[in-house]
Amino acid sequence: MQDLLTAPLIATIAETAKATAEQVSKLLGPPTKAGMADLALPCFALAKGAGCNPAELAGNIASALETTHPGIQAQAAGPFLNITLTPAAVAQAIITPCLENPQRPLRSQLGDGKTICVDFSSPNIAKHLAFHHIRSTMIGNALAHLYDAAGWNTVRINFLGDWGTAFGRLIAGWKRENYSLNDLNSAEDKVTFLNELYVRISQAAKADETVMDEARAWSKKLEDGDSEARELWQIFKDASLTEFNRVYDLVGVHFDSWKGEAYYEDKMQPLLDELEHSGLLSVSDDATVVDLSDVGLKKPCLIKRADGGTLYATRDLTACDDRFAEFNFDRSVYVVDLGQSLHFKEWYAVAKKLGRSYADNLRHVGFGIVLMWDEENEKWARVATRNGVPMLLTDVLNESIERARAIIEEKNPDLPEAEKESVAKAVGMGAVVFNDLKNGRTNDVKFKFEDALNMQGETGPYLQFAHARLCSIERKFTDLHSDAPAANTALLTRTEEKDVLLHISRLQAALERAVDEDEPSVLASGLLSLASTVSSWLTAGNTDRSARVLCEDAAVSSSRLQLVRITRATLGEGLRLLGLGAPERM
RNA sequence: GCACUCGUAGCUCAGUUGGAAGAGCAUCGGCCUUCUAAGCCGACGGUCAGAGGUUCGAGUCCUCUCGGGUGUACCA
Repeated sequence: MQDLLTAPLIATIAETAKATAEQVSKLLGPPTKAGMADLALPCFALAKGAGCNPAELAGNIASALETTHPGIQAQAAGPFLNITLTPAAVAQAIITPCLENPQRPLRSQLGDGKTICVDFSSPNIAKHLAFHHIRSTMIGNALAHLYDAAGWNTVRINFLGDWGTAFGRLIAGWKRENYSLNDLNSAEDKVTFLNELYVRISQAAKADETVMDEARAWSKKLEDGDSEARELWQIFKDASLTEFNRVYDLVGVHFDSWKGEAYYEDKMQPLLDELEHSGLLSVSDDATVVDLSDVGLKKPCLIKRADGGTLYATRDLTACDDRFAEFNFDRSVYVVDLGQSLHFKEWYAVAKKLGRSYADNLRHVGFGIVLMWDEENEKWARVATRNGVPMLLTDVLNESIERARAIIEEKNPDLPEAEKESVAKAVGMGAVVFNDLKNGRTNDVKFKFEDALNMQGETGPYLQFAHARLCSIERKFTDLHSDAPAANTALLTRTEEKDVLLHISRLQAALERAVDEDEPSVLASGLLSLASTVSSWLTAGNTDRSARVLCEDAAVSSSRLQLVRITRATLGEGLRLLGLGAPERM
């Protein structure tokens, strides 16, 4: 969208610099130093082609621009060219397209016609969604929204961990303690019920070999398709999904496909046969592997255990074939922690060796772990567990919501009770979610309640607050000017107003880069910059009444209101893309 | 050992094919009979871990050193 501002200038610059329009448009962009200008052009590379030194070229372009484009300021600052546009020109270029489509600043067509699979969240059933699950869940959710906004056809996949030896134990425990469906259904939290059962039976199995034998026997029955075992497994799975969906509903996340590991359990044979015939398989220490030393990986990819059982990589390959057959994806991303980098490298390499056409379009979107401040040892450490139970995602979210509620009570006690509730939810969750998205995803998240729930500074609530202020102005406009004249972009003459529009114009590029790099933080930063200029703009009205949107001059006020609407829509949409709510009051 | 990853202000972090060192928090000082102060303005704070190299130009690319983190065969 920034091209709407640069396009009129490029021909003159290209001509003066004896360069192509493409070369110029790549270099012409926001200045690295904020506040210096609206657009900047480093002239080093262009100077070579033009046959003069960079400073000289910058000067030449500056004078050329000032003659061809009266009204704009172009100034050489050494080898840099700084361009300052008039507020009216910026307003005219940006506002019209935003009126046609309020979502325009956060839309792109780069993905049109393409399909993306996003594999994210993917918890293990019969266990809680722990706090650390927030990373895959919210990064994946944000990415799915971003791909949608960039035109992609998006498939959200929850690859449930719903298979494994744990279920043999669980069934053995269930039988041993003689439970019925009613016991499970009357439990306050079904996953807690199952989790505690699992802990008890695991302890019993340690002490008593016959318990272990029972667990093994049930594992075997489950694998062999025994109807009672399958029925119980289904009950456990349904119970887990009920609890998961409760949390997913709370955070506003949904999925298109829930095929988990169990779904692929009996579908791996064709792949195994293909691997067999391809001659890629070899036996190493009794395990069946694909050697990857020729692609720089010392460790082979393990396909089958010594006892013939299949492994993680085999299931991922099978699932990937299935997804390609079903969705014909152009890209498939796996939002999984960085600790599993090697695993993805390995099976991606096997896919490549098998000649899969999609092999180069698989991406491991890795992320760092969640660390908490360890007071005793005075260092950052992995999230501690209490008796084997990790810190729960809902516990953290609820605490955050409580804290948000207390702040609302203090700042805005007159809000209706029901609204306080919904605002507290949006703000409390926004604080935690944004804390997870604002930095590069490969960084570890360092979580301190005091920091994450400190709602000052670069936070979700900061964005939400800017949005709420804009909403508030919209609400009050008709009280002041019930019969206002039409908006006129020429009346948006303040620098603050221009800055807001400049930041809006830069968001599309942020969206595109966020998608290209699978990096929601790029958009998060862009939104923070926008919210910052918005806050400066609105706060300037505190001391200077003529700077307010709701000022005396009805025509000016009306024009500013139009900018408020556009900005509010953009901020709201940006928040939605990241997975945050955008309350109209707070 | 090998692989990956990181090292930028006291803390947490940005820094887009190499092109002008930034933000928030914390500290200190200002701004409310408020278009919502969850805000704004300002000050303070840097040998970009270190050393070489490539380049007109390096926080960014290459090599090495130091220091952290993670992974490394039948769990997922």
